[in-house]
Amino acid sequence: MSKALNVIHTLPLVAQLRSHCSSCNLRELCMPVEMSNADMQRINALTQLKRGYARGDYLYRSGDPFHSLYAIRSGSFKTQVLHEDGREQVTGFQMTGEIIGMDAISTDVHTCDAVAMESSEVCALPFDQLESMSRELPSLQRHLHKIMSREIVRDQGIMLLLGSMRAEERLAAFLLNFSQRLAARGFSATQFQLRMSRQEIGSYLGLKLETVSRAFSHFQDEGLISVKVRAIDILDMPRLQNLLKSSS
Amino acid sequence: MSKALNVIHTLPLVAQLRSHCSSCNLRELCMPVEMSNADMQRINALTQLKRGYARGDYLYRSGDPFHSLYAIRSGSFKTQVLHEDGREQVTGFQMTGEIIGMDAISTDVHTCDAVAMESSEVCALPFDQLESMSRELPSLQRHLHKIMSREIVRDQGIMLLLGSMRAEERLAAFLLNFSQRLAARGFSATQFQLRMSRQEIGSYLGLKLETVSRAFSHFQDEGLISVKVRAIDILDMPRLQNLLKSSS
DNA sequence: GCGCTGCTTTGATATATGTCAAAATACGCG
DNA sequence: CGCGTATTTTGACATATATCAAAGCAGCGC
Repeated sequence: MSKALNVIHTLPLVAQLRSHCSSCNLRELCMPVEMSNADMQRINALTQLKRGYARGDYLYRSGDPFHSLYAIRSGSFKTQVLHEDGREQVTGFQMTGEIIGMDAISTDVHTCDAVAMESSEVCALPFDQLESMSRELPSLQRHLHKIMSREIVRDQGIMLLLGSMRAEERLAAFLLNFSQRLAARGFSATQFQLRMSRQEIGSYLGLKLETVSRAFSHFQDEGLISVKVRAIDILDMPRLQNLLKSSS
Repeated sequence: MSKALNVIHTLPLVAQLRSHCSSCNLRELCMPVEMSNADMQRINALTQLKRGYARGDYLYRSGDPFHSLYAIRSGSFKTQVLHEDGREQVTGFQMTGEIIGMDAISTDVHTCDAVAMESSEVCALPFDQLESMSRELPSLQRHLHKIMSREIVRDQGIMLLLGSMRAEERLAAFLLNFSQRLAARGFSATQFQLRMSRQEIGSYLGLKLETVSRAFSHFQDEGLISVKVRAIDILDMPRLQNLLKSSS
């Protein structure tokens, strides 16, 4: 029961994700496989509302009324909470197959912003329909609950990171989590392109951008990774993982 | 839309809580009021499983199999995540009327420990029964979703706190949140007894116990609060709130 | 292809918080 | 009630990270 590793292993929101999501189809995206085709079709009817976003576009903003959850079909988003004084706290980076918007269920108002980090597509899942269908389809109901619970576990992992890890441990956790989620989608676990700035990574990890940059440089000096600005190559995965396990 | 204040305002897990919870009755505890008595009785049937815990007892541990959510009937608990190296991260302090255990839904295994902070009673709510009943009672279903979402929003608030607040801002947020939740339960918002050690507060806030102690002392020197070890008296609520709003 | 503009890196220095240690205080148990 | 143990407070000092500043790069539009 490695708890530090939990930061990594619990983050993928949609574990059952198939590697390719070529159609706007919830079976592909995030739904349980053990479901009849008839039921599946009903669920797919939900997914008609497909929308595209360009880099920097808001999917929703804090204060917006709540109607739908969103399944990310392609691309990626960040979610952030804004202070009144302008400081931002990034609460997550979401990628294809993940579901966002669950914060808004509690008050029927979104409590954070979701911003596209590149050209992206989502399926809007009207929540009242999701609720009424999940009354009839226990496996959908169960899945919905699991997705919400997974978000709670993910958040616990981030609290652990923010509350008790040092800068380089945080960055290692971030990189390993990113790597693992890419691998789950069929991409390389060792070579990838970050879509977020040092500043955004810093906000997510509770660090200043200079600290993030220095930690990247240090990892490179140590031969753990190769960094060319946003192009990352993980050279020594085991040693990177060790940074987390045996934290001083 | 004050975001720093969100840390305070969104934390009470069960906003509809009535001030006194004298019987093991979910209507009192956390359920929506607009429900027929017949339905209410069915829900109450769930709540037969009442159990008592002494200070230090575990309600569940990380790794335990999942059966039930728990409604806290009296007393209070902390939830914590343990690192393999022995460090602990407290993820929350829960009081009467709050529901815990939702982390376990995602994998059917608990991912944190819940420990009683004083003599406490809980009602176990078997989750499969909760699910099947919420298929028949839309208002129960809606309520369950709201409770899970509220936990997600609470966690976002803690991320904000851990990621971008300084030590005294964190302690102010903690005290104000505690005060508000006590007030919602009919207790004094200004005078109360903390049930947790400096070390536990520190773990929750991502600080060392000495830092917590110094922040308490400093607040006292400033005339914001009076501190007699665990007995707190908030003397200047507005100025304490200001610490949060106008963070440097 | 050149120049802007914004992002990233790196250095020098400041500061908040952590660490270590000891004394003071509170608390539980016999 | 008093002793022993755990918690809290406080001090002196160490250090990780933030801050401020400048230079180097990268990407984009013209």
